[in-house]
Amino acid sequence: MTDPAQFRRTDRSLPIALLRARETVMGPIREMLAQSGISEQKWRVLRVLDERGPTEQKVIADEACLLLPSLTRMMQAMEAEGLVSRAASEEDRRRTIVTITDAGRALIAQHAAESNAILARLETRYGARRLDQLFQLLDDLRHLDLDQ
Amino acid sequence: MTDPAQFRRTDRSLPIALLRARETVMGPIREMLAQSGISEQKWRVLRVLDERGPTEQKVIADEACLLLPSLTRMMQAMEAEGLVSRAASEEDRRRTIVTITDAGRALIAQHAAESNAILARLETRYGARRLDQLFQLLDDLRHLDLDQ
DNA sequence: CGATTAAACTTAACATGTAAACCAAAGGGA
DNA sequence: TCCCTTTGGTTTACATGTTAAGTTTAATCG
Repeated sequence: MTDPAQFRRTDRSLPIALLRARETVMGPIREMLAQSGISEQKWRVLRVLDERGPTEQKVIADEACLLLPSLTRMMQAMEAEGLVSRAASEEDRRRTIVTITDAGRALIAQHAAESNAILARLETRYGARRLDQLFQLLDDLRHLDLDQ
Repeated sequence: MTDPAQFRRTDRSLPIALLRARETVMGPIREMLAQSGISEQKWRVLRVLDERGPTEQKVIADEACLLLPSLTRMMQAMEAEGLVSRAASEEDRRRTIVTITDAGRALIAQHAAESNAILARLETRYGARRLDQLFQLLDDLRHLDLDQ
């Protein structure tokens, strides 16, 4: 076995801890969405579009934490499913503007109550104050640049 | 647009915040491992095996936060690459015991220094105390059950 | 002891993650 | 105006995530 002291505590732990925490939060959400045959990722995209209105794909990718190739595929699928519509931008012909449809909004409305119930349990059991702390710590971590 | 008030603050934010924080930490690690043509997931598996010695796949999956189908494929690839060896357990013929090879240990040793450098920057810039807080908060979150 | 259930994988099928190559439109500088 | 670079998207290829179904071996129950 390699000398255990050669690695720092955070090496293996932090990425795993983030994955596990994510699983706790998203597990119940995924179960809920599975009833509508929609993925966690598509749900994120719909939520972004609902909040922001018509949005170009680059911005959707940033907001929903997706890479453009993944988004491209999902957009094609979601357009076929009637959840969104797409059109080239007039000002900049490179950009594609995506808009949520009524069907997309209906899907969101359909799950709003249960989504809130799940997250209400989170706030109650975890505590609003600790949730604030966690958000702050995660946001600070995000803005680090560890490349050099 | 759907009434923004219909959703709680945490709904869209928390999963994204976890994804982004993960990206900050794993981005540099992924770049490093890409030089050896190894994925973040295989790195996690090697680290688990190096720490624990010969381990059954179920335990590896739990420790490395992977599902068994993913692990099965990776094990077949990693065995072919000569990073691990596998054998059926004597006591329980259902179990497969995986052992890291010298080549696997060599790969770990090869990246130990840079891995530590990246994570030393994390501890320095983020702060050991905040890192402790973050670990604690993530671990508490992990143990919630939001299903009911 | 036999039948049933559970556990540890494995396989298959499809969606998403990821990197690299490509394309067309926009910007910038000589 | 003509490069040249950048940007937003797409495509391709392969790895991994995820669910469901199947297989073999253990454990449990009657």
